[in-house]
Amino acid sequence: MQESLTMLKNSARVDWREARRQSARATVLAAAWEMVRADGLAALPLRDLARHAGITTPTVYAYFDSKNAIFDAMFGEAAESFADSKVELVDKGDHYENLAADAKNFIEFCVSDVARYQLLFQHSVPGFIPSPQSYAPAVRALELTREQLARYGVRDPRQVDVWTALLTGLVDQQISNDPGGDRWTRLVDDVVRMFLTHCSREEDHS
Amino acid sequence: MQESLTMLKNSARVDWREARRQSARATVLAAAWEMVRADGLAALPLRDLARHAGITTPTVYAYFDSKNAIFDAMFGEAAESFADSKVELVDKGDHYENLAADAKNFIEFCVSDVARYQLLFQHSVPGFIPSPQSYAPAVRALELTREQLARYGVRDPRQVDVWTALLTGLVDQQISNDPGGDRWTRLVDDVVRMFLTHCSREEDHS
DNA sequence: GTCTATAGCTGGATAGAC
DNA sequence: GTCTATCCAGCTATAGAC
Repeated sequence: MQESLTMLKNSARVDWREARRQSARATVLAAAWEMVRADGLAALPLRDLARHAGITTPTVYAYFDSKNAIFDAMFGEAAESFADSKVELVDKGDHYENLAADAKNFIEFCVSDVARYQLLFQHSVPGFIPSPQSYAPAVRALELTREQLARYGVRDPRQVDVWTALLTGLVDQQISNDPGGDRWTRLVDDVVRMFLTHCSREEDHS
Repeated sequence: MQESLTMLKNSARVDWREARRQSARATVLAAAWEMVRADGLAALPLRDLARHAGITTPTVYAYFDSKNAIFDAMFGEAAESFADSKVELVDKGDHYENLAADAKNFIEFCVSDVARYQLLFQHSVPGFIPSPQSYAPAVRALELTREQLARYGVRDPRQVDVWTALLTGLVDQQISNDPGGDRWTRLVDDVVRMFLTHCSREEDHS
């Protein structure tokens, strides 16, 4: 009896501390996202990050083992966001509408946060490799995409790859050559029509 | 008479020295390309570069004003190579063949040297902006591409943008998700057919 | 022009007091 | 857990002898 009460109190205190800890980690990560959004993924010195988060450099190490651990946590958050952006989509009735909505959703996800896109999809932090835990939601989201495409009539793995190439192509050109504009993203309806026509012709041939 | 002879000898000596200088610069640049091809654009410390080129760090500064000047010269070389890769193409008779050849040529140019691709098209060296002189051949090459597409029947600027998005999409997916493989590059014929069909339908509608 | 030596800076990470 | 102070490694760039 006494023992179980002690355990309860201990676990409650542990939970409370753990919550504080998670909250502090989240504060640091929020500051990190602000900085990379403003100045790019490369511009994230721990000193500046700590100052932005209202703490000092050693304190950062109370919450993260290393700088790579920070990138890993950011990758995890980005992957979670990506997965979340997928499940929100609702069936609109026909394949074109569904695919167009999916495409616009993906493009918006990417161009609205270039740093996040580069971290998640372009492996552009030198020497950083995401841990399996952080990578898992990204895999889940890609699997969701595959399933959605299948529901929308796209089942050939080659066509799935064409689809991802189409979308990332629009995104990359937009980001690289017209940042902040819509020169490429506005082509999405054209491109979706092009893709669907192509897929239906391929099906006829098989 | 004496004077003009002196001038001749002086200018000859100047030319000779200038040739030596250009040769030395080329040696450094060749070493730089080797290093970035092996370890990425970020991995180019001047110490290692100098050692690779068989000289010491201060000597590098005898040929280049700064590290950015080295990147600028590399950008210029990459842009020249890109322009050269364009003019080699010959007319094969029909639009599909010509476009497919153009596409394969571009894709091969990109995936055969990822570092060059990233430097030239992805602006991925933090803080580096190419000088107008280095940028000029890149502009020329893009203009060549536009003209070639026009000859092959693609004149709508929107379709030109779709074309560049298609190709960079294949390249980016290939580089990011299957480096060294051909999972996306092998889709090029499919994609060219898709694009051409789409363009001809758009024309019918106008 | 080429070297040795080093300045000057910035970065990640740690020691140790509190 | 949080700080002050500091270490140490790496980088670009320069000074000055030869």
